[in-house]
Amino acid sequence: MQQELISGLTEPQRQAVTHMDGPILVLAGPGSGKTRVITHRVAWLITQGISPRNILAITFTNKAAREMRDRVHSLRVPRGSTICTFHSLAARLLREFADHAGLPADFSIYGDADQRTAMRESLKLCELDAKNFPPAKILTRVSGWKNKFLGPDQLDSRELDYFDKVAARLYGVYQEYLKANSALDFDDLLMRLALLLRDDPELRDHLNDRFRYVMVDEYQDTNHCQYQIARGFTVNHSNICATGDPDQSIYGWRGADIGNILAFERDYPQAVVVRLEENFRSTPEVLDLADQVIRINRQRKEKRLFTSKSSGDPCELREYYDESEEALGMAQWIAQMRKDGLQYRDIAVFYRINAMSRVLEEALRRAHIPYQIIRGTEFFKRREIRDMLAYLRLLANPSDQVALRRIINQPARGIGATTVNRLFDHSSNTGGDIWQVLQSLDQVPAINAGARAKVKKFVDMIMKLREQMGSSVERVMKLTYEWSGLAKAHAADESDDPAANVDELINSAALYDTEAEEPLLSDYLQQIALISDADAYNDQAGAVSLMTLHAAKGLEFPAVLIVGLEDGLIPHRRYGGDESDVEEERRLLFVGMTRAEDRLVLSYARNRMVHGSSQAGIISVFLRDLTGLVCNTDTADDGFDDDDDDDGYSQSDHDDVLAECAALARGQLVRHPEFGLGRVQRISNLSDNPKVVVQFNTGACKTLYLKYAHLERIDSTDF
DNA sequence: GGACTCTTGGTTTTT
DNA sequence: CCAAGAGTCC
Repeated sequence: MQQELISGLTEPQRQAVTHMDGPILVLAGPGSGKTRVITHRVAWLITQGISPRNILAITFTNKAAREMRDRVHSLRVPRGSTICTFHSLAARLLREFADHAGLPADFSIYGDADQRTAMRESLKLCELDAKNFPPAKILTRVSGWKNKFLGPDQLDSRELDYFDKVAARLYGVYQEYLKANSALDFDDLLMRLALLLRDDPELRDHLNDRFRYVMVDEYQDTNHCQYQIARGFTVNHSNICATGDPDQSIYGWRGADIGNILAFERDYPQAVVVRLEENFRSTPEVLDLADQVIRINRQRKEKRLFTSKSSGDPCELREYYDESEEALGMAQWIAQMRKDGLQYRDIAVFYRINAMSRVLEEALRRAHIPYQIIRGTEFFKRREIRDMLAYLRLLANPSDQVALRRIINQPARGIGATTVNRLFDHSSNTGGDIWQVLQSLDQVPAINAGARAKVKKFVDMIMKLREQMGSSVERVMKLTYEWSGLAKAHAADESDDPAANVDELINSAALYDTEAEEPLLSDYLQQIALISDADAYNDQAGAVSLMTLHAAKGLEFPAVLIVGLEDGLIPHRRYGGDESDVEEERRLLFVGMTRAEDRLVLSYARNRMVHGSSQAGIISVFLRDLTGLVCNTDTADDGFDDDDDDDGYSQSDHDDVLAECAALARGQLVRHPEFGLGRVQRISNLSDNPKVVVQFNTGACKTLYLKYAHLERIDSTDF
């Protein structure tokens, strides 16, 4: 068994797997088998007689955790080790030790949308305008403070500018609001656990004793809280194995500190450092190109990536006229990959921002190419799903006002804004819990008899549901759907079938019931709250995968296309323009490129729609002066329908076209045999099969291939 | 009190 | 161009 575990590993991998006590840093390049090292290490420790209960592996996403658990299980060692993310670990421990932390055990977890609602409410309480103080921006500040363990009253107002002073005030109100709701946001989860480890030595010792071997993956992306948590877990034994790659640190913007990994050896002077530099994933061509991109960076530990994989196709760069042609080009490229023998699941397309997925999606649909967009949280943003979850949250945590506000009149049951406000006003005036107010409506004089009856009915319904909470999550959910009236409301809605989505949610609950050791509504909700985009990736689906560069981390595909390599997109335009920010963008591209096993294609468009209007773009600075990149400035021209005119183009007399093109300038008056007089707006794609955009007098604006548009040039002297 | 239209404003990236 | 919030009409 032990032999099996280490046979087939390279020497450095074996070293990392079998190292027993003391700190160890695994500096792992992309595709170097890092995941394998961790899974084998977990299994190895178990074969060395360590109880699985004493092993903790912390991953970056739930998906990574799930995969890792599966792989460890497949190594046929006893189960029971803890493999999860920082956030779910924190949530679990804070529930388990709620009394230590001074928390109710049934707290809600507020994600994105809930945080914004809570901040919006806080703004109202302070009588501030959301326009001057955008909730999202305030929340970013708050997040930064929490990451530094700074509470609202620990901020020195003398050091804050006006905006931050207001933000600091809102921070306090926001925290009060969360507290009244028995809710924690993402940052609270980490901060509370970190503080607990710092301030509760007894509990810290207990946890050090429980988790005697700790592994932290993606250490380069830990923020200060996560760093402190990792330290707190290992103060007594220093059995920490951190793995990561400074070149793949891409979350600086949300507090990740690349310094944590760079300073590991200083924090743990006895640390053994293992370097995994052999790449088992990519061809030399891909690796070489990626290295050309990353080696410009200054804040890094130099690595020599190498591979023994044999030479493959050169990497390719494609230029397109605009984003729809780029999308068309993508579809054609995928078709070509299929002809070359790849499956759809072998192919991935990456982009910098989510907004770019729309055009791509459309092109794939038209070309009948199956695809999956990796946006795990999208499903949970749907109105009907959020409504359902709000009901469940209210069942689990009666103090959850955000949930209550959402569904007290959803579906409409005659409880309007006025009534709701009166109820909440009464609750804040008397300082009582909102749910207590609802249960003793007679105490609220401002509510009239009609409203009272309606609210009473609602409260009774919730109480009846609460009685059912002992049964499976699936059953609670089904009952909620019926009794709340949502099912009835959805049945009438034939437009976008919300009932089907709720069915899907119910299925997920059923799956949870069967998989969880001890199904619990609050635990189910916690899982949902901590779900991430990357979690949606299904490697079994026979579909092309579309995702952001960030979501691509940790994955690999035989063929990869990265689109939108334009200045302003990669690197993304942003205020400041700090040197380190640009380096992070470079790392992001590096991460994307190194996902590719055999084929890597990069593309950019010279025009792109932004806010509904077309803007000119130029190639990314990151791609200038690269060697070994084959440039191909073909636009999409055949294979699929390009909405108008695309027949009969012959490859000959190319030069004539070019000459003709040169004679045309922007603003040139032309005559078209069919459309009449018009003016040239744009000429594109000079190198091959040029196109012109002509604004005709009829009002129509057409994009025409110069080759067969038969435009007649008209000089003003003709008039 | 509730549903609908209109305007506004906003774009990285996410646990 | 799209989503969310706010005003407006019934």
